[in-house]
Amino acid sequence: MSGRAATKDLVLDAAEALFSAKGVDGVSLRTLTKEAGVNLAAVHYHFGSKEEVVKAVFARRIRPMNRERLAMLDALEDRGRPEVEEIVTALVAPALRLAGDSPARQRFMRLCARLYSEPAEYLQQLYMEEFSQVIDRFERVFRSALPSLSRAEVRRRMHFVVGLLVHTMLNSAPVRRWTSGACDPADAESTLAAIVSFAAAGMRAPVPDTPDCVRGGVT
Amino acid sequence: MSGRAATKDLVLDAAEALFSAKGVDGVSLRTLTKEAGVNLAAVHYHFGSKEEVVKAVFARRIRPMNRERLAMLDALEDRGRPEVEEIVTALVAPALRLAGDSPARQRFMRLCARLYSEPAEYLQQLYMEEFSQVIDRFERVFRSALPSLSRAEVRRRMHFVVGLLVHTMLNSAPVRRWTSGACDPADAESTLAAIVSFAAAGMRAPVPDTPDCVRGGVT
DNA sequence: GTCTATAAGTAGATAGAC
DNA sequence: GTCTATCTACTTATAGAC
Repeated sequence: MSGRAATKDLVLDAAEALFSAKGVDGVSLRTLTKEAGVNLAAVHYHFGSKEEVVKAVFARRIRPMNRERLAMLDALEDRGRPEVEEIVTALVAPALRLAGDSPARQRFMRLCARLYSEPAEYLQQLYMEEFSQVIDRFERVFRSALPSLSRAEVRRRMHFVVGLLVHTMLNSAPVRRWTSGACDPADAESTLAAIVSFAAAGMRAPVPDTPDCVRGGVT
Repeated sequence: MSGRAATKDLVLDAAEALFSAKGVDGVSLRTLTKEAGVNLAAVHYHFGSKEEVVKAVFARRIRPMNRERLAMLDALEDRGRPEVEEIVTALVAPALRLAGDSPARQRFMRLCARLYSEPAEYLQQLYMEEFSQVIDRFERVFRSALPSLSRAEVRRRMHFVVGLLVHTMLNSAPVRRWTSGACDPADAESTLAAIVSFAAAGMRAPVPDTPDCVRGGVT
C-alpha cells in the first residue's frame, strides 16, 4: 500500500521476464531475486516456495486472458451465430495482444507458451484447471458453426489451433529467421490475420478417410 | 564392440527417455547415470559435458528424421508435381512414425518436441543448423504447389504446420483428456490423417486482407 | 574404459536478528 | 516485512587408482 512497488509484484515481474526467456527450471530463486532487487528470504516470506511463485506468475496473466476470450465469445453470440473466423479470433487474439506495449506483450506471449510447454506435473494440472471451461465453451460454439464434425474431432482441431498459436508465440526468433524478417510475431495484427486465415481453413477441412475420432462414443 | 550394449548408447537411451519426460534442465547427470546403470564419470569420459550429451541425443534422431523427410520429397517429385497434402505428409509423417514400436515412438516424439521448445541458446542454434536445408527444400516445393503465396507467407505457414505437429507430439496427455480418449496421438495413422487434412487446408487458405508479409522484398 | 572420492559451486529453504 | 547467515542437499566436473 506504500508508494513504491510491492515486493510481491517486483518478484512476479522479474519472474515473468526470466521464466519466459529461460524456462522455469533454468532460473534459480537467486537469479530471480537479484533481478527483482529483493531479498531471497522475502520470496519465501511472500510465496512460500518457488512452485508457488510459478503458480502466481501463471495465474496473474492467464486468468484475465481467458476471461477476455469468453467475453469475446459472449459478444459474438449476442450478434447471432458466429463464423469460424470469428471464433478462432476469440481464441487467439487475447493471447496475442492482451498486454499493451510491445516488449511486455512479447514477454507475456513467451511466458504463456513456455508455461504450456513446461514438463512439471503441477503446471500441466494447473493449465487444465484454468482451461477446461474455456475448452468446453469453445467446443460448443465451434460445433454449432461446424455441425459435420464430431465432438472429438472439434477438440482435436482446437488443440491444433492452440498448438500453432503457442508455437508462434514461443518461437518468434525462428519465425523471423525463417521468413528473413518479413513475418514478425511482434507485429500482432499481421500475425493474428495469418493465424486466423490458416486456422479457420483448417477447422473447416474435410474429415479424413480414416475417421478414428468418430468411432468412439464421444460423438 | 562387446556383446552388451555400449555405455555410450545406454546413456543416450536413458537421456532420451528422461529428457523427453522432464526437459533437459529437469534431469541431472546423476539421475541420468543411475537410470542408465552407468557411472557418473563415464558420461564425462564419453561425452565431455552434459551439453554434449544433449547434442548427441538430439543428433541421433533428428538427422535420420530429416533425411527421411527429404527422401519422401524426392520420391514425390520423381512422380510429378506433388499435391499440398503429399508435401505436408512428407513433413509430418517422419516425425510421427519414424520409430518402430509404440513406447519408443512416443518417447521419440516427445523428445523432438521438447528439444524444439527448450530455451537453451545452443539448442536453438543446433536446431536451425539441422533444419535450414529442410526448410529451404520444403519452401521451394510448397511454393510450386501454391504459386499465389509469397515466399515469406509460405514460410510462416510452414512454421504453423511445424507448430501444430510439435504441440501434438509434446502434449499427448492433454489431447487424450480434451477428446476424452477418442483422439490418441499414440495412434500415429489417425493423427497423421487429421494433421494432413487440417494443415493442407491451412496452407491453401486465402491470404488475409492485411498481407504484411508481402510488402517486404522477400517475395 | 570404468571406478571411487572429492572438489567447487549452486539449489531451495529457514532461523532468528532487526 | 526485510535482512544476514546458514543448513542441507544436490549440481557438474575432475583427479587419480585400477
